[in-house]
Amino acid sequence: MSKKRQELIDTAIRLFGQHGFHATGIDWIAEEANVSKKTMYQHFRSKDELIVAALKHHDGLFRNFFMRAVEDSAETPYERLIAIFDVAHAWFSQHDFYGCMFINAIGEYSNKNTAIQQTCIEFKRLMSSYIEELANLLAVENPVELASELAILLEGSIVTAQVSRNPNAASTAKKAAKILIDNEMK
Amino acid sequence: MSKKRQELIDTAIRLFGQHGFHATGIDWIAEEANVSKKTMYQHFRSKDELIVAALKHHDGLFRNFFMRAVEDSAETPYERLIAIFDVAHAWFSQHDFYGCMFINAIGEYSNKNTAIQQTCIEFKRLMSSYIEELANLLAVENPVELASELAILLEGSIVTAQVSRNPNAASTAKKAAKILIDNEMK
DNA sequence: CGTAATGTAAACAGATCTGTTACCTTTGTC
DNA sequence: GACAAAGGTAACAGATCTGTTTACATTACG
Repeated sequence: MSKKRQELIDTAIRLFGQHGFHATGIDWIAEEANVSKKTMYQHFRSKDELIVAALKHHDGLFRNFFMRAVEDSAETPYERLIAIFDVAHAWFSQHDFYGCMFINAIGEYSNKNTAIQQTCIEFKRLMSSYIEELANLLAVENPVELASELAILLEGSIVTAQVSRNPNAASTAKKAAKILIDNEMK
Repeated sequence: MSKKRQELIDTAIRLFGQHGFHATGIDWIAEEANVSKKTMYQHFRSKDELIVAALKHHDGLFRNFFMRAVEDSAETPYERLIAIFDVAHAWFSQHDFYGCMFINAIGEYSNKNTAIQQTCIEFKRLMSSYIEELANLLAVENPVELASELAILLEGSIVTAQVSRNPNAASTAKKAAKILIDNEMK
């Protein structure tokens, strides 16, 4: 990938995350990325295309960070499912945490079946799949159900941490997750 | 409250919910509400003021709907805590469900300590308080903790239903809630 | 009926948005 | 050094945004 393109996407992710999508103008992104508008429109034909590119790039980066952190934190599937919420806590504690970019995007582009929306849905699907894979390795009756519950806990902790500006939503969700997993394994 | 003002707020809630805040223009709201822009600016000095008024009004309406529905669905605190997720299911099933307006607002106005943000935080605080009140009536050791967990489940189900366009996130959250409550009561 | 309040319609100001273009500078390569 | 490709600057077009103002119509009520 070209360096300019990379810089544009990185800047877009940062500004979209901080200020939202509609509130972040093209000119602003180009300026912060030290790229002229002309060059920018050679890489992305429209703002929507840039948004989709930024979301997809962030998707890759984020899931890589998240899964790697989970796998570095614990060995067994059981411990890893719980470690998800430790990783979430670390995420929420970052100074530039403004909630989940994909949730925020869905909030701004909720009405139409756009590529933006599809990208967000796909991200959530992939995250759920990851949790499901871990749950499948447990000796439980209904791993899919358990995974759905844990995914909901994760989403809830993200939003709660975002609204309350308190990363401890992850700790609360972790306790709940433990109970749900243990209950299913008993 | 004046009829014009009422019409403006109702329209604002509808359009902001469907299309987001930045994407919904003043002119559009005035037109849909059949109110001239001049009159509109006599009621609200700025768009932000209208947003806050709409959020506060929706806060009142929504919590009233929600709590009443919960109380109509069940008698005991135990049953009511679980009924929360039945009410959520009904909410998610509405044809005009576009997620939680306050979560969406936080996503668009995440950077500053505005009145908009304060209104959203206050809404979430009041919803949590309600859950906490119900949990306090249970014979459990740590009702506050349980309430936090249930609140996270509720938030998670809202976002999941919004993204997946599937109200069944509420059913999943309900199962998880039962387990958490029963586990705390055993 | 007459008056005052209230509302509408529509233009306007000024800013900002996305996207394009004309002109000039830089840069890499032979 | 010559030349072509690429990028920067800055203006522009056209739309849309918030907010104001002017001129006219409607309504309420003594």
